[in-house]
Amino acid sequence: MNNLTKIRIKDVAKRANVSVGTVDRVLHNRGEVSAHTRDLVITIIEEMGYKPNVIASALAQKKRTRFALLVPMVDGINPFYLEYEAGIEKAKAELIDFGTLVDVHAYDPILNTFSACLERCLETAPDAIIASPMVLSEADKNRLEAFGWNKVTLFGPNAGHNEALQMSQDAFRSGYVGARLLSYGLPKETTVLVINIGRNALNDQLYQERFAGFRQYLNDRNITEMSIRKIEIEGIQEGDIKKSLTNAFLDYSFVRGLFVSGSHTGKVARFIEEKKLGNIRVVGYDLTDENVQYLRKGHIDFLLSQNPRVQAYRAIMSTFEHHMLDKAFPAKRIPVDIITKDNVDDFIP
Amino acid sequence: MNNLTKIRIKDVAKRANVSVGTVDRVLHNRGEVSAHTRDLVITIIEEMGYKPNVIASALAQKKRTRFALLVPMVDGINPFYLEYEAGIEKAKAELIDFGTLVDVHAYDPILNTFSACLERCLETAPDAIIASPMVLSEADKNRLEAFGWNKVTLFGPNAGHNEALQMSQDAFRSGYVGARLLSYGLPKETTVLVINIGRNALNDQLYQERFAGFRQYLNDRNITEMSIRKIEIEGIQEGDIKKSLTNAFLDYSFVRGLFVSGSHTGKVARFIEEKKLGNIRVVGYDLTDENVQYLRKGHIDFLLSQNPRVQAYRAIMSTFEHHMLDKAFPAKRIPVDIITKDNVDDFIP
DNA sequence: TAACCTTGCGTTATCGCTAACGGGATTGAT
DNA sequence: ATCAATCCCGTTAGCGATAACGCAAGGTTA
Repeated sequence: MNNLTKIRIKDVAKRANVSVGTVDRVLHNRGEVSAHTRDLVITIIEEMGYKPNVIASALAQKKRTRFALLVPMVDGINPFYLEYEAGIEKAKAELIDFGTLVDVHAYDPILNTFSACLERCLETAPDAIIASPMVLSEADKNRLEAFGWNKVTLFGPNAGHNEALQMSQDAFRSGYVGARLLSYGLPKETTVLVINIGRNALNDQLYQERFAGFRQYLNDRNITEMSIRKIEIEGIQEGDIKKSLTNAFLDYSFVRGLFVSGSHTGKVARFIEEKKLGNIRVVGYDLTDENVQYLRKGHIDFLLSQNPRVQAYRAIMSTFEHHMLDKAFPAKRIPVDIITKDNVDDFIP
Repeated sequence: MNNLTKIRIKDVAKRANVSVGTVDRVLHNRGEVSAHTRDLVITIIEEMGYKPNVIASALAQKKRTRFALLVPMVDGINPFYLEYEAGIEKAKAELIDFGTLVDVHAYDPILNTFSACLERCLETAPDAIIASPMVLSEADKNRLEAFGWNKVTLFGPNAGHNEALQMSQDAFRSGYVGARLLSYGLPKETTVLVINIGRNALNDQLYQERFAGFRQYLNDRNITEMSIRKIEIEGIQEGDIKKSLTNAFLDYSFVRGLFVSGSHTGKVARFIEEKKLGNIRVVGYDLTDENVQYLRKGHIDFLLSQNPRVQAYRAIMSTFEHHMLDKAFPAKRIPVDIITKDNVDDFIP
């Protein structure tokens, strides 16, 4: 049923009446082969359907390759990012035996030390850079350009530069999904409140795109009878949020749907719980502990997730496969996972 | 930042004043080692944090291992199963260089030739069996018992035997999610219709579990005001279905929510489209071409998916990692993916 | 023509681990 | 005491691919 043995480089060499060294030179364009034998070997490789043994290749590799990973890391402030860690460790463990090392460079997303971090990272002359930036300054872009966009992978919520390899979620589309979920559960002629917490330069673009998707859904459906109110809460402290929400609900007591465009959905849910505001649909983002807790309690209806663990893992592995195994970098983006109380267990580690 | 070199078996041997052969014997319990050196080597392995190089190990492996994969295969009848293929091919390609071969044994789920297939498969004396059965007869169970449950992985919608390794979706929970989605979008005091298409011994258990989950959700919420009607459609031909649905809607014209407990959701959606029945919520299963088409058109609101491609891939890879790399078999089940018109692109190949 | 370079290719040590092989030391049987 | 069996353990030839090394043939220069 199956052929028990794969074609080896030795088999190809024999058929072509050359040595394994020559075949290897052809395979890796290492030169020192005449055009004639080159063509001959290529023909035979295709004829025999030779596929390199990646295991043996990895073992024989003399040169280790090093990936530099730039990720935001903050303790406590935004638990979302800590989620990367498990995915990173998994990828590291799988790649170490392939001679590929992953150096983690952490930057502070609050103080926005990305640029400095990038500079330090570049000094180590990595073979590829895999980064989850908040924003890319022009200086950063120039540095990456000089490094070579083809050796740069961007991932995470704020990934975005067309010349680099990309692995991220479509923020616009996630907002679109959010609007569908919210409107699906609400009567017509209703008002929904979009809440943006922790607004600053770092995450503003992300929230804007999500909101744009949200609004687009309503436009596409000609839902003129459903109107949107929007509030921005600058701080992320419990007190700030409570105060802002209290004020908001004085004006918008009639609201039956909330769309929280960031990961602080749980804080809104807590407010709803404390104020005993019943019968309000809530759609938010990300599987933080707090969010999951309120999802379970029933104060959040849906969470949209981009599974950071999977995202980091895939970004690293896809980069590896692209650079080392000549595979195409996947065009697919990270799926918009829809999480409810019932299937949440399937998505947490 | 990172250690460039892993501890090798040679390093352990030197520290323990033994040869690599002895360390290898300890690592694989091949015996012929005195209790004393055994303990010594184990201690040093733990001290140094030695982790075998899986790449080198795979390359050196003399004995190829063979997995037998038993999957249902029908052309055209139930496109669901064809989905396995991509996942299977991906896993095969990744494992071939690890010296692990995957032989695919296809059985006919309609004629239920599983038992015969299993018997043929056992004659090839595989190292492990990975099967997606419809049902397991007692004879099948006895055969697998004799083969060794610890070498058996069951996956797919009808997986189920506690002693085997398991990779499947929780059917009950998916029904629960379905009920939540349906009730979320419907007013109270409404009637939902559960439609079961293609009922037979093969998929009956699956549908029952989904329905049980569906009903449980309503019970948990004390939704006495939402009532359930249920119809069973034996055939899966277009005509059968249309006739049954026409009859059903004579009785249940007031219904605003449909839960289709199997993969033939698209056929129901077509009926709705043709009869121009507006304002009906539809929740169903599986990303068949037909289903996706009607999801896109807006006649299906949600599809619950168990991503067969991923399921087959994971079943094979997890079995490999469990048997070959001594990793724990993942306890997590396949997530219940919630698919809408907007995020469906993220989930199709 | 001698001395040198270039081109094109074969040979081989190496990566870390596996497992077959063989041999020294100890024990038991006769 | 001799021989065989058993127990433990070291040695080593692979697995397939890589890349450094070396060398023959032909070409170039002085």
